[in-house]
Amino acid sequence: MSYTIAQLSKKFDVNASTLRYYEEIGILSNVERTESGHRVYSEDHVGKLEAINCFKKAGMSISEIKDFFEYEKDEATCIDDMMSLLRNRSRIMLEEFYERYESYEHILKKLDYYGHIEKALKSGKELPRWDKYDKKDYHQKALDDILTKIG
Amino acid sequence: MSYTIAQLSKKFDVNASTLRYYEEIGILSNVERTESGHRVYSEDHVGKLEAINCFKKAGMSISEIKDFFEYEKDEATCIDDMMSLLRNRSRIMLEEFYERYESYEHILKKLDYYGHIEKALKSGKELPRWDKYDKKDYHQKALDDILTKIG
DNA sequence: TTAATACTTAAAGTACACTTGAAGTCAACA
DNA sequence: TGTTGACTTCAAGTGTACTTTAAGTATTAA
Repeated sequence: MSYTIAQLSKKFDVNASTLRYYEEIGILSNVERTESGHRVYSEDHVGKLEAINCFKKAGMSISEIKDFFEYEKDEATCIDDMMSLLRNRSRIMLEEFYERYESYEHILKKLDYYGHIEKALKSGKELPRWDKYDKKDYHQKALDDILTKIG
Repeated sequence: MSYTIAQLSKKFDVNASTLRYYEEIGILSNVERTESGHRVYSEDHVGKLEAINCFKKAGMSISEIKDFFEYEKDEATCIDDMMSLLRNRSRIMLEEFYERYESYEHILKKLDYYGHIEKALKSGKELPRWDKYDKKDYHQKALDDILTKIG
């Protein structure tokens, strides 16, 4: 199956100019042309764009994604670079999971607190104090939320 | 306790100009001055910076962080906006946890695959095929890694 | 055939979150 | 008292990842 730039941009919900940009910077290469010069994409490009999306969600910059694809072209000589790129990325991802998890706990705490503020405002009762919520445990709730989503 | 701009920038490992920038855009306000015009920060500013760091890790933009602090100034009239900001943020965070988790699975798969490529290259054995790894389950390994880090 | 729509390149523009530079004032110490 | 380093403002510059514009060519439906 082959695709026009409009079809591929629709499939991946990106601007056509983004696909041209990816080609220009070298992360989406070997794009065929019709006689009149219009781009023709293949299933290989679909696979490449899926990988690009995955890497972007993994927090990789365009230049890191480019490096990965460069290493891939010559596995034999670049295997060490490839492994260190991947190990480094998985380490960073786990660190960020932890940081985001901690932030999520804080957001849950704020949601709990302002939920009670909301109720108190409506009922005219005394507003709860922020430090009262310091003693509560949002760790388990956060974990449950994430496991419900992931597990 | 009070802080000079150098002390606070060291404490939070940010550029002093970042603290001036935060003040300029209104997310780090009410900064006192010495007679000669030098900034003097208080414990309140330490708390505010901790919140800013938390919100940034939660994926909030500067303008969303600014909105939060604005709502906080007048809880009674902004409670609905506050609640919807927090609910929206927790929803986005859970979605992103899931997306990043999926990307992490892919990174693990690539690490596994290229680890075997590395071995095969050293031993001169036949290179394993990528699609062989499609059948493997990286879900449990990814979950274990994350739970070891978070749980 | 004509009009609308889709494509092309090259260059300039945008948004975000800072960061740097220039020019000057202030503080601390030998 | 001089000089070194920290601070000030205001403006301009940076890096990342696109996005838009302009001017022109190609394709498609009526």
